[in-house]
Amino acid sequence: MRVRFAPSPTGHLHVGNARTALFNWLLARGHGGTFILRIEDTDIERSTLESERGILADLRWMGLEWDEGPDVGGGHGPYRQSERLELYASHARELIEKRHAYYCFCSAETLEASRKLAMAEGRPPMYPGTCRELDPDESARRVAGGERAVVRFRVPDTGDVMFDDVVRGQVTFGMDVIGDFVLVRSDGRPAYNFAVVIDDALMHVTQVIRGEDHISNTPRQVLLYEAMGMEPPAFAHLSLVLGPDHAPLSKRHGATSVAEFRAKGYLPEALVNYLALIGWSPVAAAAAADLPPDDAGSELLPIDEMARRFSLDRVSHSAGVFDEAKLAWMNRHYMKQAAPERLAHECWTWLAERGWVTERTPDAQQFIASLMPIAAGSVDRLSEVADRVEFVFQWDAAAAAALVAADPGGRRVLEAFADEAAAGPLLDKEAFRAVMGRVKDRTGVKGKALFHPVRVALTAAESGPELDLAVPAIDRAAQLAASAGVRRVVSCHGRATAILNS
RNA sequence: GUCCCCAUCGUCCAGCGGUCAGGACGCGGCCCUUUCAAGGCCGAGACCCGGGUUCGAUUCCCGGUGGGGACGCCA
Repeated sequence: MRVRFAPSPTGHLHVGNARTALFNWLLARGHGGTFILRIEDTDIERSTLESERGILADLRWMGLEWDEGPDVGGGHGPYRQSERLELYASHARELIEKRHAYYCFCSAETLEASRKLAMAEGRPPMYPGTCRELDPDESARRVAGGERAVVRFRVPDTGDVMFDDVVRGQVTFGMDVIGDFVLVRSDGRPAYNFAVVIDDALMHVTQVIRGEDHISNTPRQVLLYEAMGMEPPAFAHLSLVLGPDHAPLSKRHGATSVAEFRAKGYLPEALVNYLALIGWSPVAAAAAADLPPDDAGSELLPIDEMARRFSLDRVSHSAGVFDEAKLAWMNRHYMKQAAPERLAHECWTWLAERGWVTERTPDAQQFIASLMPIAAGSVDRLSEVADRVEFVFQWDAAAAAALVAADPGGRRVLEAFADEAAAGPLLDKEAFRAVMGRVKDRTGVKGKALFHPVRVALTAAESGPELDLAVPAIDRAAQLAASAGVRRVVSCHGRATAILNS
């Protein structure tokens, strides 16, 4: 089995394309096949080497290594279409000789006009066939004389083209809706439909897995295979990835590229796992494979396990909406799984942005890693870790106290806390818990509103005389906490959160 | 306009003639909790419409509607 992912380097790797790459990779890895990366850079106006590098980097970040490709080589290269021009030219010559293709001298303006007319008359806007019956020798002379021409494929006049789509079943197109399409542009570069066929054939690709937007190109390609006397590969068309409004996912929906999701702080395994779930169900695949039910029930799967379970006939027919909330949930899961050292590494840039860390010394890395358990698993993304650990680096006790002082509920909690705490020593966790329980009962306040004021008071206790407390309740609670010995256990970088916990 | 594809909770998937239509995310509630989260439990929430076929359709067929894609010297 040989599959390929063939992006054109005209921008960032879109998550929809990343999903296509992933499905190809999963199929290859699950079946001991070969995964090929081919760069479709025949559009010289838009292709850039920078995009190519970005796409390669994004694929590697996702963990999708390829066996053959522009940078790693392979036995069926080159792997950039711009380096295969001679191959296309020779096949084009052959098709012209066999009368499967012909030169067309029509101008872009003429063609545009006929397209418009066809639309207006309710006909499929396709090539009218103007140059179809030109004398081949005459055409050859005109081309030799320097006249600009494209090479068009001669589509049969009647009949149907059909192919068995692995995910959709049999698809049929009537010849009458397929116009004679361009194989070679007037500047000699191959057009998409021609280049893919030559490449897939020469690279011995056995299954072509690509986006649904290519489904109507497929009959043209099948025709080309037939004309060249070659066996077409199996085709599988994946439905598209949509935005929340059911329009194809685009910039106006927010992040769309792998690079953007990476920059937002998503872990690669989360993105990969999530993407696989749009249009594919590991649960059912597992059932089919007779796996233990509890194991089979989870959507959370490492990439290798997905590869093991992946199969094309379980791929959904309908388009899927990209749901960032679910991605975030998965990311949380993988952040909890990740080693603190790795998280520290991944979060570094965000912490550095705030000036909290500079050099990656072993000590600094170890310290940051020690902070990770506080944050990981309670935030959606790596970029949010900084906010989570902010108190370690900057905690304004006075500002916090002022905020609590302004809140009637907070003051009630502190009054109650001061009363209750005065009843006995507050030296251990159990005693503290008991006091907090009574405060909760007395005030009816719970959750964050209950603990935050107390936390502030404890911080005040730690801060000592340099914090001037204008609010009696806070002051009293703080003094009480200090005298009760709480201060002793208010330690570590955890100023507040880890109180009594350390 | 023409052709092609698609259609189960808000979203992603299960279902492949008889199910109390299942799970996950999200949402609501409760519990737990020394913040926020996380976690646990509970709950609300769907078969696009109309015809067939059948003893019986979410499931099969046809039509409609809706959504998407394609009709380039872009891929």
